[in-house]
Amino acid sequence: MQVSARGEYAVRIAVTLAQGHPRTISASSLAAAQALPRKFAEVILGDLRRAHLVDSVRGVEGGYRLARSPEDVSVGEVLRAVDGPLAEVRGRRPEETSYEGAAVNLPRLWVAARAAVRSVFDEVSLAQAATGEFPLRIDELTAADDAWTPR
Amino acid sequence: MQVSARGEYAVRIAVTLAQGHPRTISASSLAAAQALPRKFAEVILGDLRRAHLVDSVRGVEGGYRLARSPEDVSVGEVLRAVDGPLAEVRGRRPEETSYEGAAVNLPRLWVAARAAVRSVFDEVSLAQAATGEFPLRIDELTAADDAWTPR
DNA sequence: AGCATATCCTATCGATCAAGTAGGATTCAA
DNA sequence: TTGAATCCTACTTGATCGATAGGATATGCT
Repeated sequence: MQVSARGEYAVRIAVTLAQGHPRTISASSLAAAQALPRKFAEVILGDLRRAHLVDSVRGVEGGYRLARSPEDVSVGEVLRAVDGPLAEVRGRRPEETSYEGAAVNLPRLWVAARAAVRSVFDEVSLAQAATGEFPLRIDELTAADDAWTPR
Repeated sequence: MQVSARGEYAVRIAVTLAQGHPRTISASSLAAAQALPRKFAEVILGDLRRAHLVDSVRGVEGGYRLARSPEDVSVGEVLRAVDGPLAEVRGRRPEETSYEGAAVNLPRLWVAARAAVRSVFDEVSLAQAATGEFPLRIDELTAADDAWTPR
């Protein structure tokens, strides 16, 4: 589950927009607030706009705002807008995989993995991510002591 | 959660080894059984050997076999051996991330996502993947009707 | 009208990595 | 000694990632 720089930046931007909602915020302000390269932030905001996750206003006093209310936009949507699908196996969707021999059962495993990822990113809204009041499921996942240790 | 070609190939190879355990199988046979490029399969088997997941035997009648019994090797170990850590955010481990402002809570989200991925790949053994008798948790994840539909 | 401040569009760039190939050296059993 | 196998080093090719450059276009204010 690699989250790219684009993905990370996009979520940080989106969460900042959520916190300021419904004010519009300029790309420069967003970039400054999260310490990101301004031009790169513009590119990412373009992606979010084309995915209809944010609206933009041009000109002086212009900027970006969430197209929907922060409780209504999931982190998963933001990630999909800038990187593609949440889960892929060798560039294919999990349910499109198919194997012979000992590997025949792997598609079920890939689908399960995707479902697990969705159960986090699609169940957390930008509002929750901004306030830190996550769903119970998330608290349970992070509660296990080894959740915070690398493997 | 992008599984690379290396990752996919590695799991297919590992599952094939699991099915034949404890016989040793040559790289050519493995490649043929799963329709993979032979040379590339060799590279991957080298990774698995260096991670002590498989043992190798040189010479005629040589080949590869699992270093431990198939019930004792998880899919997660195989994936880590060929791609790196199961979850990374902009090239960093989830618990190493840190943000200012509206994004302060994101590390918990990344850790939760990693925990979710682990709960699939680290809880499924090669034996289970080969037989298709997955843990209950996996069946539950794949049971939801929308688990098999793209988003 | 003119200016400052924005978004927005197109193009480019360097570095890195992924996937796969090539060729041969080495090992081992029969 | 021969054949089949692992193993090692190197290379190629293409794509992608992260980022930057420069300017065209829109908007509000004075």
